[in-house]
Formats: sequence, C-alpha cells, structure tokens
Amino acid sequence: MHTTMPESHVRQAATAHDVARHAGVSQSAVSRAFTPGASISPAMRERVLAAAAALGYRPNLIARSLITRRTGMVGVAVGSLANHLYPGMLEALANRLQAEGYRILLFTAPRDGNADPEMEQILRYQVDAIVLAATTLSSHLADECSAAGVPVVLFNRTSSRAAAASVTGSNHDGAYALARLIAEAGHRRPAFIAGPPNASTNRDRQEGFLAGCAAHGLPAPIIVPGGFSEAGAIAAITELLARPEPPDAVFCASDHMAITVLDTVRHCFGLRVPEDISIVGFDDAPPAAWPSYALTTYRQPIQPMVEATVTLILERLASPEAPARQVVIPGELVIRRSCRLPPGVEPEG
Amino acid sequence: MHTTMPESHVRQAATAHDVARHAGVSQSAVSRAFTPGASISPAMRERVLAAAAALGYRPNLIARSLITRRTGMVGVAVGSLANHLYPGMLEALANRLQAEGYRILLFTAPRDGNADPEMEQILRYQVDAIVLAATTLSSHLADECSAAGVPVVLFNRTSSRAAAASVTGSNHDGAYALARLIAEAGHRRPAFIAGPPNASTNRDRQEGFLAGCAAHGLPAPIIVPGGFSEAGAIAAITELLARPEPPDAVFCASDHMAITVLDTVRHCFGLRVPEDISIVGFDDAPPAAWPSYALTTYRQPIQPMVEATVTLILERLASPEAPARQVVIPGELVIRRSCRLPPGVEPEG
DNA sequence: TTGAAAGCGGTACCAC
DNA sequence: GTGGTACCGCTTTCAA
Repeated sequence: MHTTMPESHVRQAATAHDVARHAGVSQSAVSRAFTPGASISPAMRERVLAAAAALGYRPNLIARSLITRRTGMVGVAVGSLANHLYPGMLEALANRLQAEGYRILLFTAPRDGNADPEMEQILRYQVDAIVLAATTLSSHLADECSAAGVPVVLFNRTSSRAAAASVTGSNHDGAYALARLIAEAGHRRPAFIAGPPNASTNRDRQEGFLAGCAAHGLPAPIIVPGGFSEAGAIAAITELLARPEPPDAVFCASDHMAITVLDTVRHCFGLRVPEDISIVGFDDAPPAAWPSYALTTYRQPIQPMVEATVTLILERLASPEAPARQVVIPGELVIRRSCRLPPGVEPEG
Repeated sequence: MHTTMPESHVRQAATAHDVARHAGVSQSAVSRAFTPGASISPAMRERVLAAAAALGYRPNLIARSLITRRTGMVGVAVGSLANHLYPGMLEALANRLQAEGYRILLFTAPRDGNADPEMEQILRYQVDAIVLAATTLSSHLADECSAAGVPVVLFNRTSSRAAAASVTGSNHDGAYALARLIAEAGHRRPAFIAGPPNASTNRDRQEGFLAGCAAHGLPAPIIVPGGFSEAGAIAAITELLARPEPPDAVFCASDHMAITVLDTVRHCFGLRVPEDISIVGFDDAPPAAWPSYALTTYRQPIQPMVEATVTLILERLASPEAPARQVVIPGELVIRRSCRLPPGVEPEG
C-alpha cells in the first residue's frame, strides 16, 4: 500500500506546480525554496524540499532562463581538436566555467570551411557568451555576435575589429625569442613552416620570427606554408629538404606541425635532431614534453589563458558597455633537446 | 523622428512579436514562417522573412523548447581529455550530432571524483539525451538519468544495469588477440598494466588478456595497477623493471599508458623496444601511429563507435520504450613495431 | 490560410 | 514570509 507512484519509467517530469500541490503551498514558495537567498522560512523550505524529493523534482533551468535572461551556457566554437593544445584548453575552460556556474555548449567548425550556418544556431540558443577558439572562423562571425549583444572572447587569435575581446599568448615575442635562440646556437639557414596566412596567430609568429632573425644577423628565413596540419607539415619539410641548401633550423608555427616534422625528418629522412637539423615549435602542447620529442618551443600557458578568458567573460557580463580588452599572456622559452644549444645553455628536464 | 531604433549596440533582441508588428501580421504567422512545413502562404512567409531580416530577428530556441519539449541538446560527460582517444571522439560526435540537428552540452568530470552534483545540473538543462564517456563516473548516475526519462548511452564502457545502452570496442577479444600475438612472438613473461579496477573497459581487457595468455601457453601475467594515468603508468613500469625477473612483454590497458611506458622504458631505463622488451597498448589512439612510437595495439574504431552512439540516441528518442541495446564494435589488431613479431608476420606502414 | 488565446515551467513583483 | 498574478518568447489548438 503506497501513496506515491513507485517511480516507474518515463513519467512526466514533476513541475514546481506538482511540488506545490503535494506540499500544500503556493508555487511561488517552491521557486523560493530553490532560489539561494530568497525570502523563505526554514520550515517552509524544509517542507518544499521534502515534497520535491518525494516527487523527484528538478527545477527546469530552461524555463527559468526565459525570465532571468541568463541561460548559464557559454557557446564555445573550436576547430579541429587534433591540435594538441585544444583538448587541454577545452577541459580547463569547462572546469573553470563550471566553477562559475556555467556550462559549455559546444560547436565544432566543420572541416569544409563554412561554419556560419552552425554559428547562427549558437545565437539562437541564447548563450550568455561566446568563446571563439577556431583559427579558421571568419571574424565576421564575431561581429555578428557582438551585434546581437553577446559578449565574445577570441581565444588564441585576434581580430582587427575592436569589438571583440581576445586572449593570446605572446606570439610575436615568443617567435622573436626562438629566432634569437637559433641564431645564438650558430645556425645559419633558418626556415619557417607557416600556418594559414589569414590566421592572426600565424601572422604574429611569422613577423616575430622574421624580426628576430634580422636582429640577430640571420638571413631571411625560407617560408613554406604548412597550414597547421600534419599533411601540410610533411609536404613543407619535404620541400625544404629537397632544396640544394636545406635549412639547418626549422621553426614550425605550431607544436602540432613540429612534432610531425620531427618524426618525418628522423624516420623518413634518417636525419638526427638536433645534430643534422634543429626543429623548434610553438605552444608547448603536451607531446612537446614527451621524451621522444623533447621539443624546444615557446609556451602558451593554458591555465592563465583560460583564466583570462573567464575573467573577460565575467567582466563583460557584468558591464556590457565596457570596452573589449585584448589580453596577452606572457609565455616563456622552453629549451629542450630538439634544437642545438647556444654555449653555456642547458636543456630543461 | 524615427519609428524604429537605428540598430545600435545591445538593443534588446527582437522577438516574434516585434516582427509581427513590423510586418503587420499576427505573431502566430511569424512562428509559422520559421517552422518548416507549416501551413502558410508564400506571400505571408515572404513578408515575415523580410520583416525578420530588417529587425535582425533570431528565433529563441530556448523558448521553443519549452513547448516542444525538445531542446536539441545532448549532454556529454567526459572525464579527462588527456586520453588521446577522447578528443577525436568528441569532435566526431559533435560533428555527427550537428548533422542531425543536435548540439553538445559539455560536462567534464572534475578530477577529484564526485561528479554527481554537476551531473544533476545536466538533467536540469532538459537535454534530450546523455552520452557518458567517462570511465570514472558512477553508473548510479546512468540510473538517475534513465529514471528521469532521458536516454543514456554509455560510450566505451558498460554497466551491469540493463537500463543503459552502450557502445564499446571488442575489449575482451582484442586483449585476447594481443595475448596470442605476444605468445606467438615467443615471449615468456607477460605483464599487464591495469586501469582502474572498477572500469568495465579495464575489466574486460584484463579478462581477455588472461584468457589469451592461458590459451596460448603463457604463464599468468604479473598484474600491476596503472590507473589509466601517466603517473600510474610510470610507477607501474618502474615496479615491473625492478623485479628479479622483469617481464619481456607488457600489455598496457590503454595506449595513453603504453606511450608513457614506451618513453619511460627507452629514455629512463635505456632499454630497446622491442629487442629488450615488447610493449603493446589498446585503442589505437593517434599517437600510437606516430613513427617514434609505432605502437602495436588493438584498434577501437572511433568513427563507427560514434556512428553507433548517434544511432542509439536517435533510436531511443524515437521509441523510448524499446529495450536498451549494448553495441560492440569490432576492432582489429594493429601490428607495428613496439612488439616482437611472430615468424612470418610483417608490421604495417 | 490566418489570428486569438491558452499554455510550456518557471521568476518577480505585488499586496497582504 | 507568503500567495496571487503578470509575463519571459514561443508553439499549438481552435475558430473564423
């Protein structure tokens, strides 16, 4: 003999109304019981909570958002997760955002380019903010979001438009530092395997590298496109090594490409790194630290970058009228063993 | 003297009502214009669409979901993305789901164990379905979801409870096949570096490996816990190599651990692989194929697994009463160079 | 085909 | 502190 249904499958979910009836109180009271800091007596809250538990009630956050105008969802657009920098970033961002009471609505930019129709959807979901972490996404999209009044933070890229906030590593300075390291280690023929020309991240690294080479007495590097992809990187290094005067130091615009290049150089061309050729990357993605690679690179500190991203979001949510800030997180040179060392310098680890 | 605001920033987003007024029609008409297959004349639709474009109207999917009872969101819970199998899985799943008109609401299980409070949130968001891809999440959670009437699919794990659908690779058979390979290559002292004992995936692989060893004349393997983590894997291999009779073949319960073990064995202990010791893994995660590792492993085919996951979701959404299916996707042995070869067998690549 | 009106499940303001 | 009620933005009967 039982009074309440024995919780069978697929019952219609209990609503605040059901709970109110069950507890013999108003529906408003139910709402208050689930609103931290609302004006409600302990006795009442107790009573409501008991009824809620009995019915397996769960507040409908979607319905709530309709009136509060906050969904608690942050749209995150990522390109390929094949770049080893992004899985860690995504996980850290999700954790940090969860701690602030937000969840990630994830959008992946399809390979074949045009992500705009999908991005249109992201706005229809009334996300509270958007993080754009795909180098390939048009900045037109960022404008679209800003126009819709949704705060946008560009992660690991910038935009010429002032409306978008952004968080990046020190791309220019990092690449400059790598050029200097290469010069001081006595290399004479630098090369640069580039990412997509329209990616701000790639552009800044290229500029920094060229400036660094020039400043430290190196000739202008050979520049070959690699497109931030494995296939592109292989094609690029193959072309470089086919030259009559192959480079003695190669800077890859991302660790992802650098790892591929390292493997290719060693296992396809039988070269020793760094004795025959030095390879450096950018990011300090996890595999860069693996002993098999021991890649010399420039770190983009994920945790601080994520931290800054969340801060920017919260800032703009609090005061939408404030100007968008562009934050640059300083990185650091990580000297391992894939690049010849200048006199007196020791690798880490 | 203007009638409509000149679209400045942060205007309140236009609603269907605004569009209706602007077009001089009813709000219902606006709704119909944006509902494929609704009963509306071309002229009317045209008129509404024009007004919508003029106001920058975007249908509010959240409000819609309140009445349709479909949010178009699928909750996905992942553990650490450090396991290289998951980023690819997540990307593939997001793409596939997007093609079906669904987006991913992402939840990450915090390191320190208890994910239940966060999981409670996932249900409050009224997701249409849930994918559990974290080995560490309690299956109690899966029950919770089923009880709430939300279809659940376990990815890369199973549960003893019948309520949850699941998709896994052929863990038992794969591990069995690896044991056979090890035996036929002439090894005599097998070891197993295990994952968490309560993970179904680990359990199945262990059972398969033990069975395979027994069936092919090998002694029972030494079993050491590795916890699916890098630190655990290092501790495990260190312990194994300190034994008076160290193993000559080590099966790691995941590629993630196998990669770490390979690096440790080579760079910390100065051993040659596979001449001094054979290492095999499970998953065929991307780094397994990198030339520096050339890891012999058993493939879990991500694409078919994701496909099956989406199919299961769609199935259960269409007929909630149908029994939950447990799908096993067959894998295949991937023979590379981290394990000694049986006579006559050639590595791939 | 079209418009009016009743909700969907909550929150917030209003008196009491 | 509590209950009543308007309303968030949309879909969906129901008549016209």
